[in-house]
Amino acid sequence: MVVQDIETRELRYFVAVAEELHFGRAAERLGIAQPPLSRAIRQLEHRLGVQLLDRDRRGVALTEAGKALLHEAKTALDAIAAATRRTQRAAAGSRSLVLVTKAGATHELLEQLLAAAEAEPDPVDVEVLLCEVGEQAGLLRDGTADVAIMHRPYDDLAGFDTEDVLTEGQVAILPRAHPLASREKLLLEEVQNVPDLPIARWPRLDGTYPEGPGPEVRNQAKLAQLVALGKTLLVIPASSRAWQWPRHVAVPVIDAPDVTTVVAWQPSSRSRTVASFVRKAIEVRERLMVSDAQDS
Amino acid sequence: MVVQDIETRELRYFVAVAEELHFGRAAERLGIAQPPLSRAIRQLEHRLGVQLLDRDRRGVALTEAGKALLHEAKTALDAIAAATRRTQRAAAGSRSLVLVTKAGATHELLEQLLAAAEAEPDPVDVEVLLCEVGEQAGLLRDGTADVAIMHRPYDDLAGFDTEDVLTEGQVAILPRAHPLASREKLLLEEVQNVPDLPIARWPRLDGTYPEGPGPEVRNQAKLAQLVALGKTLLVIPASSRAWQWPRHVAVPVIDAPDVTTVVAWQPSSRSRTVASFVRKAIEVRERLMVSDAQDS
DNA sequence: CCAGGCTAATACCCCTCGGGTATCACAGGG
DNA sequence: CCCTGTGATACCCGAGGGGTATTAGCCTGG
Repeated sequence: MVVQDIETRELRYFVAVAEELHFGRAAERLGIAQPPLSRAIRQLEHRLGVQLLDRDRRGVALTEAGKALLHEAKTALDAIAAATRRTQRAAAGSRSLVLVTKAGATHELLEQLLAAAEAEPDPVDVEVLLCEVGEQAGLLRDGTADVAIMHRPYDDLAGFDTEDVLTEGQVAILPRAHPLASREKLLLEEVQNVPDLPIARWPRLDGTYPEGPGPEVRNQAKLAQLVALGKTLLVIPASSRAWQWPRHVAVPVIDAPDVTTVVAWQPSSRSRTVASFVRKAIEVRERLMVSDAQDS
Repeated sequence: MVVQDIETRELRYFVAVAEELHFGRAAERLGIAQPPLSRAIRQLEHRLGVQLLDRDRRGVALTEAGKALLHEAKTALDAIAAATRRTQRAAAGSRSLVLVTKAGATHELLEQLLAAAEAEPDPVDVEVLLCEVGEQAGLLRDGTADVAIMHRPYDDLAGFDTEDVLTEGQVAILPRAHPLASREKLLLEEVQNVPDLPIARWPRLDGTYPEGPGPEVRNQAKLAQLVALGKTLLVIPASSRAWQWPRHVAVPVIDAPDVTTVVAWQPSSRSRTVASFVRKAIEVRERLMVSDAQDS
């Protein structure tokens, strides 16, 4: 069977249908009419020799193969988007770099990295892109960003090359007046079930929220507000104290897993600019380790 | 600028031209005529707003942006090929797995892995694919294979998830009658410049060979023949002795870098089959480590 | 139990655009 | 100076992608 390549148009169409599970809505989202979409998907199925959708007269469901394709198609489309972005960037010839990080996190470290990049004899122009939690991977994959600052073990680093920059313990952020605020140190267990300060719930990859008493949050700004209002409790890497609020206290949570801040990039990247930025990041790490040693 | 996605057809066309650096030959390779190809590339350049090729009246050269796109396009096309392959595999519903490894390498280890996979209550049907050195990464990326057995530091593991299975020293393979064959151990330096047994040269990624006195080899079979004829000298992981020949001797090269055999897979893989195979591989590693400890 | 409203599939038409042939424009080399 | 080999143009054709109108099932509600 000579399977000629799938066209990206077909992948876009399939992704739309697979995500909407509804031909009409998918067609609307794609800006085309429903019948051509139905036809395109049928053709795709026929070409692959695989049934992708179970069409119940009332709606549509993905088969196992369909689930597989949905996943593969997304990464393929990301790769294509990355191709255009990187090509255009290369054409601009810029010694410039897009760095993506979570809004609000890693303030001091970021400053140091940027300063180091500035200090180069041939300075790299670093554009900083702030995004919601969990979006970094996608932006890196689709070429919007060249490097990301991410956190192990929280972020999904699969498929990226990474370089550790900083490992640190975590602290709980509490209202100054809270009973736990006077403690020297805390345990995870103590922090997890504070009745009046339930831990906030972040959305999963599919957008739904886990069960629990805590408020639902989607970004750091909302979270910061909730913390400031004394509505929730927060366990974050020690260095993120940078966005602390005067009315709150940071108490080390000694058995919380260490968080490692890493710079991540696409392994397929051949950009010299990325390479030199990573080298700078390693220098910053060395510097941090030295000053750590002096502290203790 | 609303840049609609590039179609895979355009990527294929561009890759052909970029690799051939000649519109006529590229068109022939694609099975189309030259004029439509010229037009397609022009459209692509226009759409991206980027000049990809420098057309000299006598031939074609890649611009910087063109080089970038060539690289990106290849990975994107691999991703698309992977999408169809994995979808079809998923549709077949098979608890089967394609494992790719270099012909001739890792004989014993592979046997153990396969035996372990067989021994499962719900056995995984592992299809073994043997390929030339350096091809594994591509086959893994384009979805032909699900897992690969590769060797650090020799193979390019960028972009894959890996699990170490076995670390070992390297030995030199010598004709029994050779002066060095009687030695207890050797140093890299001694091995590197043996006038009558120059080390074989492998092709680089672009297909050219490095300079040197040794014979050019492209695959293990050819190499095996050369070794058997006493034409070249070989430094390989100790366990690869499995393909030793009676007339040859293996002498440890004590300062050669350790070689680690790893199983590698696409981090985007969500296949339960791959996951369970990797788990099996880890079990095999444990077993090997125990028997190592008993040996010493 | 039937009507009405969803859904995806079919039928059919249009016209864009991908591909083919013929030819041109131009640089180098004999 | 002409010939050769290169990519670009001009022009035509037809497949196929997209639109509208309609149909065919299935579920729900009265």
